Amino acid sequence: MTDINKQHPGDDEIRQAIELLFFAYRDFVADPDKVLADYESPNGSLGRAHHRVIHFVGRNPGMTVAELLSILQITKQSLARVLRQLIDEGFIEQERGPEDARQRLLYLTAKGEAFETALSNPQRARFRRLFEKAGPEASRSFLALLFELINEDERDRVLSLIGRKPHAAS
Amino acid sequence: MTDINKQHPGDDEIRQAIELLFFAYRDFVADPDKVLADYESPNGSLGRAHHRVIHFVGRNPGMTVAELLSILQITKQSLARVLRQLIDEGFIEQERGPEDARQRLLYLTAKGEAFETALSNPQRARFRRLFEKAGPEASRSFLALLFELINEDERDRVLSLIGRKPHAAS
DNA sequence: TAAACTAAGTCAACATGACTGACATAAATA
DNA sequence: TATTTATGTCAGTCATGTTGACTTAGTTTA
Repeated sequence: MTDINKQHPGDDEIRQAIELLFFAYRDFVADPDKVLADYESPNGSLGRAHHRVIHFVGRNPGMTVAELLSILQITKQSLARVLRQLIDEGFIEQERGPEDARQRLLYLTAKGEAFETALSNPQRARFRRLFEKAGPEASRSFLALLFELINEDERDRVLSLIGRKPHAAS
Repeated sequence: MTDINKQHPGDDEIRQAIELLFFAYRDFVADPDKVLADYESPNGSLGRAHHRVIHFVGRNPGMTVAELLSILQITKQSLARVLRQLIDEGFIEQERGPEDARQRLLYLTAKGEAFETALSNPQRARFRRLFEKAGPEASRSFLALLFELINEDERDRVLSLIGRKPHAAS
């Protein structure tokens, strides 16, 4: 396909992988950044931090604040400002935990869902093009390797978050 | 909510890809972050920005400031602070351009090389383990797909960056 | 050669999103 | 009842990005 995959995996591939991951991630997050920059909110603008919160709350409706913190791996003080903005502007709503009333279960509002869609559309389109071009086998292999790139002690938690095992036999 | 109905074939993989890329990148950059946090410098601490500069100067010895800016896609004012620190602490040295004396060609010092190695060691180890486990075919496929993830109009430039051995004037 | 352009550096002000530490409140639990 | 837990908040700091204006030195061009 390109001349980056001519050689066998070695030090050169490893170096290329490090750089390709940097560039791929840079372009991957630049897409929603544009959407965020276009949105003008009354209480200040929205950034990547808001996107991440909207994404994970959308994927895990009813999740607690503590769960969100452990996914994002940031402090609660960092999350607080972002979450407050999203609640104040009606993207996210909180509900008292039915079993444990200390908990605040997080949900996207309809407005939040719509914004999530707008944010993830370009990212979905990017992967859709990629997977169509690469074919199912290479695509599944890609997911499996991305998964193996994650810290070993985090993989179980990630698995339960994203759903079915990415390297499952088909 | 995770493994109920797929809307279209591939949508589930696309969503997983988005989340896996987030987690993989998060853990991937956390490795050098620890090394950076351990280093105590006199003129303030070092962060990811310093790592990126050290990485690309190490990969492209003799590159100009303008070239570095176009790779990092940040403003020169942002780069200035980071670069000044790295020069003041002896990680990077500048040389007058032999053809164009306005240019400042950037090189890692021995100290800079050593630090680059320390920073990239955990990342290299992560990919080495990955590629050994996945095998050559899946590894090459992984690199090719990472490459395809990059913006189309950036690929030529990235290719010339990651593919070339020494830095050559274009 | 003088004027214009270019590469790099600098000063100032500001925004975002992280951080630490301390403390408050309400609810669950030992 | 006493303690622990889940969440929220106040205050300050740091790292890293931004814009805009300006300087200096060296190259190019009219």
